Amino acid sequence: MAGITSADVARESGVSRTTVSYVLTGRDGVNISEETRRRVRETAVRLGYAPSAAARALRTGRSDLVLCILPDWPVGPVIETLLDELADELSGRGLSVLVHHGRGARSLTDLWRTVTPRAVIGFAPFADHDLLAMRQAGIQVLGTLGEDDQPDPALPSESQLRIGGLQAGHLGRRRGRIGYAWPTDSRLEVFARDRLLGVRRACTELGLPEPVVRPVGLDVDAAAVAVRAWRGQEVTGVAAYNDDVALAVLAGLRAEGLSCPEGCAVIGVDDVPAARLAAPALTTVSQSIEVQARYLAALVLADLDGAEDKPVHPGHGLHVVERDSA
Amino acid sequence: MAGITSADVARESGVSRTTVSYVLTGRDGVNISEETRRRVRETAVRLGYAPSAAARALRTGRSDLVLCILPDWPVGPVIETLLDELADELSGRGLSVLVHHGRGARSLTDLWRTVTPRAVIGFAPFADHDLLAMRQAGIQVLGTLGEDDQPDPALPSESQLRIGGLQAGHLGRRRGRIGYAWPTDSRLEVFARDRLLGVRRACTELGLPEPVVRPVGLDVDAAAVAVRAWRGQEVTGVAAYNDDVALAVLAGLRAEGLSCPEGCAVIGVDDVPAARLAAPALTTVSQSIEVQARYLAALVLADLDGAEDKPVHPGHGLHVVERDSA
DNA sequence: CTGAAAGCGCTTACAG
DNA sequence: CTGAAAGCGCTTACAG
Repeated sequence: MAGITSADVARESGVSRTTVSYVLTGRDGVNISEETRRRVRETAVRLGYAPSAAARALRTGRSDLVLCILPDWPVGPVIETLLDELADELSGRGLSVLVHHGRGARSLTDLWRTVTPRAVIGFAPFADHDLLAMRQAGIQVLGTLGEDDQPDPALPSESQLRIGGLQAGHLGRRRGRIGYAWPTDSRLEVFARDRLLGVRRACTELGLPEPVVRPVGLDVDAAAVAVRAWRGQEVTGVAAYNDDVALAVLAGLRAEGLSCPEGCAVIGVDDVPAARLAAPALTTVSQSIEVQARYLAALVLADLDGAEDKPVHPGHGLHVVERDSA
Repeated sequence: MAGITSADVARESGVSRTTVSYVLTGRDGVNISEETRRRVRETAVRLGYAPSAAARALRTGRSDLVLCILPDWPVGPVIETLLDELADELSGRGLSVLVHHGRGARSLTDLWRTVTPRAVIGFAPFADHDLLAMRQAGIQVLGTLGEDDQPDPALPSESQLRIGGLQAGHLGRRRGRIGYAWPTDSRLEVFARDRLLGVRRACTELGLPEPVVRPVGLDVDAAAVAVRAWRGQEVTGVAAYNDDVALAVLAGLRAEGLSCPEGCAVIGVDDVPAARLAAPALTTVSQSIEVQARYLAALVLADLDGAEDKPVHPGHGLHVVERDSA
């Protein structure tokens, strides 16, 4: 045990634990001489005192942790960047971001009870009872799915729809039939469904035929199979679930000797680093992450400060990054 | 507050809190009738009781959390997979993995004091005082840099050297001059240094000339500049810091109209999903993540069980994945 | 301006 | 076989 407690600091600086606590937690209401404050702080530093957060959490029922719950699926560089930015924004206010990779049998309930976080940010929808329990425990619960803190999971997500819509809109300028490259990882289905729905709706609006959906695994052979199928149905442009899938489609196109974008255009989602380096450079839908991160941080901090007004939602921040593939 | 405490469970099932604790923490020494155990457990479930880990941590000085400290740099899909696997392995034993993205001003000391984890796994070296303090607090501290729990940061890492060695060895079969594609993100320098050193040593051993080092940013133009320089010095193969950089080199090659591997071979590190989809498919050094994850999990669990013998290190698990680019 | 005391919810010797 | 009690380290009314 490091074993330095507030009692040690108190004894060493000749004051009571009360005073130590007041000085160190920075309570303004109490009048403590500047001299005493200085001495206490100096002693704390000298002894290497760090308050036991377990005790503090037990006492106050709250910690300085923000818990991010990642879903079961591979998150990729976009979410990773978002987490980094978020940690950056919040650390300035003494909050630490902790990330839980959603896999593993342990229940969410166990986890948040263990961590007693100040806020929980979900990257996939929570079960109703978890949501309720956390709210009851005074934990701020946020979602990252866009418009609402915790949208109805049965309803399609507005941002996901819009992603699909942007893809189809961009491809639709060529007026041909659109293909959809569906991810083979079943954990992505919930998002793929909404994105595809967005594509569908845009096709209808634009007077284009129904999109041709094909599963595309992340290897050349699987992609080549899909490409052959699309070719047979005169598809002129493919919207891919994300950039990884789009890269596979590009590889499939090459394997089948089809040019891109002339033979078949391709558009992805995410703008991962590899996108601009692909052959041809991948056109994609990007989700300005910094804005989203700042918004999330602002939500957490607003609650922390007991602010009246919530920060204004910055919008989806979605836009097409036009390169060579579409 | 959810507010269900062990006292509630005790009252509701007509026993003392002691008994509740014994039953729920599964102490074998004490004789409690099967009937009582059953009733306590059933009541706990019915009330939705989850023990306050803050209290438990305060009392025992220990939690069921394993804290992973990521470094300041972008970790990428390999580490992400490692974390997922690790969480999987450990969750079976009631341990939760929490990841801290190393950015942010908050000190590591604050963090581990807050979380009181059972073990801390560092993905970059710890400062000496942090290491000492954690060990003193009875926290198991592990590194992921390979051979040693916490190797001397001044010494080159054995695995990093070996990565470079494998790259050079593979490229060296063509007997030409080797180029090294150095990452522009300065946070990666500590690893890049050791990998390059591995390349250097292998070149010397193989009787090849000194490698030609060039920084390569993650865009076509930056890569093209490097490619022109290499071409001027008759480089026949390039070892890239990782797959992302290798993808950039590939793009630079295309931009300069050089064929690959004929004009110039390229080898990366990591085997990210995009590697097999590149044009040409990227040859790379892979680090068999599952093995590494299982080993880490085994280390944590061995300590948990107070096992005498440490699990056997599985070796670096490094190997060249040969595709078309080298 | 400062201190004595209660209590957060648990675990665990200890006493029946 | 089970319970009363102490104590982990903190914060915070409350009393001087």
